[in-house]
Amino acid sequence: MRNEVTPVRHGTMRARNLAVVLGEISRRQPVSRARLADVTGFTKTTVSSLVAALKDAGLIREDGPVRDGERGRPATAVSINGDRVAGLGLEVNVDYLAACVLDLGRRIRHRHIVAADNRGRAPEQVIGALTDLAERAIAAAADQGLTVAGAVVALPGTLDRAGGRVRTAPNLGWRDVAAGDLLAAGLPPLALPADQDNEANLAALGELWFGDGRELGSYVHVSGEIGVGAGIVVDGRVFRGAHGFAGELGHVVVDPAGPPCACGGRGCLEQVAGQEAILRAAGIPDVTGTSTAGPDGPLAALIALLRDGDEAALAAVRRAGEALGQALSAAVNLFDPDGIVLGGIFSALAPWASPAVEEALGGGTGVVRHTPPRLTVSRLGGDAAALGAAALVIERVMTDPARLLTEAPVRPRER
Amino acid sequence: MRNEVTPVRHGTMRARNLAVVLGEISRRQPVSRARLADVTGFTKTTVSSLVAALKDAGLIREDGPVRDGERGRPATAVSINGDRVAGLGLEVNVDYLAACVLDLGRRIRHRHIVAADNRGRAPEQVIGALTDLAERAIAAAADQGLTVAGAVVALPGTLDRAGGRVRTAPNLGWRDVAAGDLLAAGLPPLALPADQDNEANLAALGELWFGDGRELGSYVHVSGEIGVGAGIVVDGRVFRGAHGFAGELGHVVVDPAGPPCACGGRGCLEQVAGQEAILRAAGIPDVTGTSTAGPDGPLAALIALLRDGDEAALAAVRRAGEALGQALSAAVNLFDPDGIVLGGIFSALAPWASPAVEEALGGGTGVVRHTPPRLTVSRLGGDAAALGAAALVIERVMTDPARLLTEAPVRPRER
DNA sequence: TCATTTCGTTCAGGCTCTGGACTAATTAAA
DNA sequence: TTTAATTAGTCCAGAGCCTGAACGAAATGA
Repeated sequence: MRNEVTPVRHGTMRARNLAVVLGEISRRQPVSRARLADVTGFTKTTVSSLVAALKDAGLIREDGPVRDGERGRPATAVSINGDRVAGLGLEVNVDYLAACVLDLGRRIRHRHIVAADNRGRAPEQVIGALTDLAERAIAAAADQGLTVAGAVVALPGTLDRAGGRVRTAPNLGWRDVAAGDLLAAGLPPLALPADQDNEANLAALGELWFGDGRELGSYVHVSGEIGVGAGIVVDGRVFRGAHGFAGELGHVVVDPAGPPCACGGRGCLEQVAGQEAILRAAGIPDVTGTSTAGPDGPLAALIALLRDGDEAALAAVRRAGEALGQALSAAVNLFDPDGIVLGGIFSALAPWASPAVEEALGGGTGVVRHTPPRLTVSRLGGDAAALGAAALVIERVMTDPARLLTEAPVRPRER
Repeated sequence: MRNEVTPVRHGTMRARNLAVVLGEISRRQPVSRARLADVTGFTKTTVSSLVAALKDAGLIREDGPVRDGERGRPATAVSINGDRVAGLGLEVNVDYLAACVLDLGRRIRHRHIVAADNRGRAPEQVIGALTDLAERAIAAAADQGLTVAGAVVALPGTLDRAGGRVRTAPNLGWRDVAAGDLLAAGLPPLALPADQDNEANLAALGELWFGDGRELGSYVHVSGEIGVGAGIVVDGRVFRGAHGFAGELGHVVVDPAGPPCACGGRGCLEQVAGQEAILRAAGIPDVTGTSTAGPDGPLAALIALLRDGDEAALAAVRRAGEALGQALSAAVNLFDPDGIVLGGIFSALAPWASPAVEEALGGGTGVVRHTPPRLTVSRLGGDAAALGAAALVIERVMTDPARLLTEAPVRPRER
C-alpha cells in the first residue's frame, strides 16, 4: 500500500497555491484579484501576492482596468500570458516524426511533421533526427519570443517512465532505449526535465485539449495505428494504471476461438482490427516498409476501395468495427467513460467502421447507464500525440508553476 | 477539465503533515521520533510537535525506551494506539446484514452477521435492522474502550456517493434511497459523517487489508454474488472511475452471439457466470427467495453436486470460469493489475472454476507483461465488504487525522 | 460635492516549519 | 571510574506564508 502522502512545507504550500490561482486565472480569464479571492477563499492580500509572483514569472499578464457597469472602483483583470512560456511536444512514430510548440494560452505556435520510415533504424539515428526537429521548433518558438520550458516525447511502445527508458517498441524494433536521455543530450537545457510517455496516452491528452475530449471529461481514446492502443482519460486526467501499461486494448480477446496472437492469446482485437489484419482481409497486398500514412500508402488504397464499394474491404472494416465495439464495450463497463473517441486509422475508417462500433456499444453498456457513451471521431491529425505531449508540458507548468520561478526546490528524504 | 487543486493554508499543511507522520508510524511502528524525522525530512522539532498532537488525540501511544544495541541515548518509540479509535463497517446484502468494528491497529474487534432475506423489504425496514446491528456493534466497541469514529455502509447497487443516495439496487428492489441519511438518523453522532459505498469496491478494499491484496498492490477483485461485479484496486487505492460506476464486469460481452441480457446487450458475462445462470445450467431448480448462502441454499447444493462429480454441474462451472477468464483478460489488458482475486461465490467455486479462468488469463495477457497476473482465491468470509467498509473508516482517519482533533475545520469557497 | 461601493495595498499578527543550541541518556574508550 | 563520543528529544529565536483590519484609490449615484 503506497499511500503517497508527502510532507508539506511553506514552499510546498506556496507552490500549490500558485497553481490554484494560476488555474483559476486560466479558467476565468480575464479575472480580477478580488474575484480570485472570492473564488479561492484566499484573502485579497494573499491573492495579490500570488498574482505578483506569477506576473514576475511571466506566466500571466495584467490587462487594463475593466468596468462591468457595476459601481465601485474598476478592477484590473489578469489573464494567462501566452507570449512567454511554451511547451515542446515531440513524437516518434513508425513512419513519421513530429514536433509542435504550444504556448501557455494553449495556442499552437509551431507544428511540423516529417515523413520517415523509422522501422528498424537505430534509436540513436531516430532520436538524432528528432533532435533536429526539436531544435528547429525551439528556434521557431524563440522567433516568436517564446521560451520552451520543457519537452515531452511520445513513443509507440511500453515505457518505464520512472527510469526514463523505452522497454519495448515492437513496431520500431526498439528494446531498452534511454530515449529521454538521448534527447536531452542533444537539446539545450530546459527548465523542466525532458520526459517521455506512451503515444496512446498522449494522443488521448491531445484529444482532451484540442478535440472532443474537452466536453467529455472521461473517455477512451482509441489510437489504432499498427497496433491498437487506447488512452484512458478519467475526469480530465490520463489513467495509466499501476505500472503505466493500462489501456492495452489491442489484446482484449474478442473471439476465444480466433487465431493465435503474438502475445500468447487467441483472438485478440489486434488480430481483427489491427491495420495489417484489416488490409489483409481487404485483399490489399502486404507492403510492410512503405509509409502507411502517405497518399500512396496501403491505407489510402483501402479507403479508395471502400469508396468504390469493394465488398471485401467493406466486410473487413465492418468486422473490425464489430470487434472494436466489443472490446470497447468491455472498456465502457470497466471504466464508465462519458464517451469514446476514435483516433488513429479509425478516424479515417470511421465512415465505414463506426456503425458497427456503435451497434456493439449500444447493446452491452451495463445496467448502470441509461445511454451508451457518445461515440465521436477524432478530428486531430496524425500528430495528435505530439499535441498531447506539448499539452503535457503546459499542464505541468500550470500544476506547478513554482518550478519556473525558483532555482532549486529542496526535495529531501531518502527511504 | 476538473483539475481539483485546492488552496492550502496553515491548517491544511498541519493536517497533511499529521497524516504523513501517522502514516509512517503505522508503516514502521514501533519507531522513534528521530527516525521519523529522518524518513519524512521534517526537523526533529516538527516531528515532536506532530507526534504530540497525535498522542493527545489518542491515535498513537508512547512505548517505553528502546535500545537497539546502538550507542547514544536510547529512543522512545511510538506506535499506533489501537485501543481508542475504531471504525464501523456495515453491509446490506441480499440475504444477510453484517457489521464489524475495526480498531486503528487494524484488529477486528467485533464481527456480526445476521441472515435476513432483504429482497423486496422496505428500505426503512432494512436500514432499521442494520441500525440495530450498528448500535450493538458500537456498544461492543465501547465495552472494549473504543470510540467509533465513523461508519461506512456497503450496498449492492449503484450509488450516488456525492448525494448520499442509492440510485438502484436491483437485487434489493431499491430505487433512489437515501440510505446514509436513514442510517445516520438512527445512530449517535460520529466524528466522521456516515458514508456509503459499493459492495464490490469495499470487498476489494477488505481484500486489500485482510486478504491477498496486501501483497499485490494492484488487482481486480471479483465479487460475484447474484450479479458479477469487480472492485478495482490500483496502487493501493480503489479505482471508482469518473462517476463511481467502474468495474461492471458482469456486463462485459463474452459472446456477441449469446442470449440477450437485461442490460440491452447480448452474451454478457452475467448470462454465463452469474449465480442464477450457473445454477440453471447445472440443473438446480430456481429457488429465488431462499437464502443462497446458507447450508440448505442452492449454492451448497451446487457444491455437493460438484463434489459428486456431476457432469452438468462441472460443465456449468467450467463454462462460467472460461467466460470469467475471458472478461478478466479484458480487465487485465485495460488495467494492468498485479493479480486477480476471486471472491463472492467464485471463492467457493474456485476449485472447479479457476483452472478455466487461469487458462483464459494465461493466454491473452498482452505483449507487455511477461507473466500473467497472479490468480488467487479470497479467504475472507461473506462479510468481506463489511470489513472493507470498516477499513475505509480507518483509512480516512489515517489520511486525515486532524478531523479527530479539531472541532470544525474551515472549508470556504463557493463557486 | 459627498456618500457609497468596490479594488487592491499596507502592516501587524498568527500559525507552522526550520535550525542551532542545549539537556538527557547511553556506549566506548581512557 | 571518569571522560569523550554519540544519539534522542526539547527549547527558542527566526523565517515563510496566510489572515484580517485599516486605508487609500477609483469609480457610481444622489
